[in-house]
Amino acid sequence: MAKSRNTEQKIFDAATELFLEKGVDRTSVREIASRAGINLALMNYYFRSKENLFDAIFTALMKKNSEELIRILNSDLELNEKIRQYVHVYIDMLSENPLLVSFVMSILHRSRERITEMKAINSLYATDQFTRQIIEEGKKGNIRRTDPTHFFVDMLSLIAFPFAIKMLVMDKNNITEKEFQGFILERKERVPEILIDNLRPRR
Amino acid sequence: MAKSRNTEQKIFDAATELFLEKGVDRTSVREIASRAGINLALMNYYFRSKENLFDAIFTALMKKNSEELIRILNSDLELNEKIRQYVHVYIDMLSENPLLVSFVMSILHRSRERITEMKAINSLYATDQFTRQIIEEGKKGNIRRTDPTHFFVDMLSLIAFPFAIKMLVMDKNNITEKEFQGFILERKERVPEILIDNLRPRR
DNA sequence: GTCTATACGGCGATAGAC
DNA sequence: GTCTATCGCCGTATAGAC
Repeated sequence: MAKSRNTEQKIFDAATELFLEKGVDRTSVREIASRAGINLALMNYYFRSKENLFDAIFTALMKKNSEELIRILNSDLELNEKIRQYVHVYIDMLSENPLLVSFVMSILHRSRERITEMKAINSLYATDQFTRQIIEEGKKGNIRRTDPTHFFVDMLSLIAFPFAIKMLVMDKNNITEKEFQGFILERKERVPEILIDNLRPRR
Repeated sequence: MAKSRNTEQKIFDAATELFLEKGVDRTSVREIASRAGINLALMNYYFRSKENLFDAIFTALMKKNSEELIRILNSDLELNEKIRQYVHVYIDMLSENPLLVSFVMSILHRSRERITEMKAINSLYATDQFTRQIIEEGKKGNIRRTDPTHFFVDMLSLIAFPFAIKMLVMDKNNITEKEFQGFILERKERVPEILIDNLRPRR
């Protein structure tokens, strides 16, 4: 029993590393077994298939990383402060897992039919309370009336997309990994500024 | 000779469709041959390998879609007008090829080491003239001084990322394909507004 | 140029022995 | 639980008929 948990975990960990590094499709189950130091057949004993293993990993990654973001979004923080915290925490999270974005996006492309079915991915987009807050603030005249869907998409775009084109940005601006980290750090201030600016009521 | 061009083109077209739909790794060469209505061996006669075929397709897609964008970026249009045109043309282009974004991003994830070597991808990020223009306008005081790299990344993010999360947006807001088209259409006005707003000089 | 036929090693998955 | 052995499919390659 102790040993089985251990084996399962070793497979899980090895697969997580490889999926994030090389993508799911370019990782073979033999490679996973090899890195985990176990036999190929054990792969299928613990997780029925590669696809199943992937689902388990994806669900765990989403759960682990989305809980704090959801908490912030559903909190009763004042709007501008909520935006600042959300952007900060999200960018910090992606900085620590820079491969997460392209991983998630490849998933979105992989299975275009059954996205709602993947409950894990719902956690990325739980905006009911946030939507209400934006509409209400608009009615009060505290902010410019704006479309909450657009606003949330703007926010996600400015946060996540730079990680997806990380290598392009590094190559084209001739900067190192460390300098890219600095670039991303600057965005923790810049992105909330853009978003809040855009909400400011007009003359 | 006439027939050969035709066969080569049929392979090319079938592969393009499948690569965009399902991704390169999940498309088998037998499937390409089948959709093209030709024999598997012809695949290898015209393009030496699947990777070779992919390179040809990717280069053609980039060339076809990036020329007008580069032309706009390097034109001597006034800055705000240049931003508006760039966003309009880019969003129109992606609307016509909604799978292009996730395709390109999967490529960026596929081969993280040697992106600069893929000349095709350079066309996505040719900003020398644009960068100079932003710096110069900043010096003149026409716009707030801003970092051109951040600004270009902001612009790309707001344009492209919504297409990458298209299915998520549709599912979560419970809208149809057609309504998503409308949502994207609204962004052709919204995105330039955000960007230009952010450039406006402060008090 | 186009096709049939066939072969190679690697893949995901599994049956069955221990 | 863990292993060996095997299956059918994959990308790639080639030999040879028309």
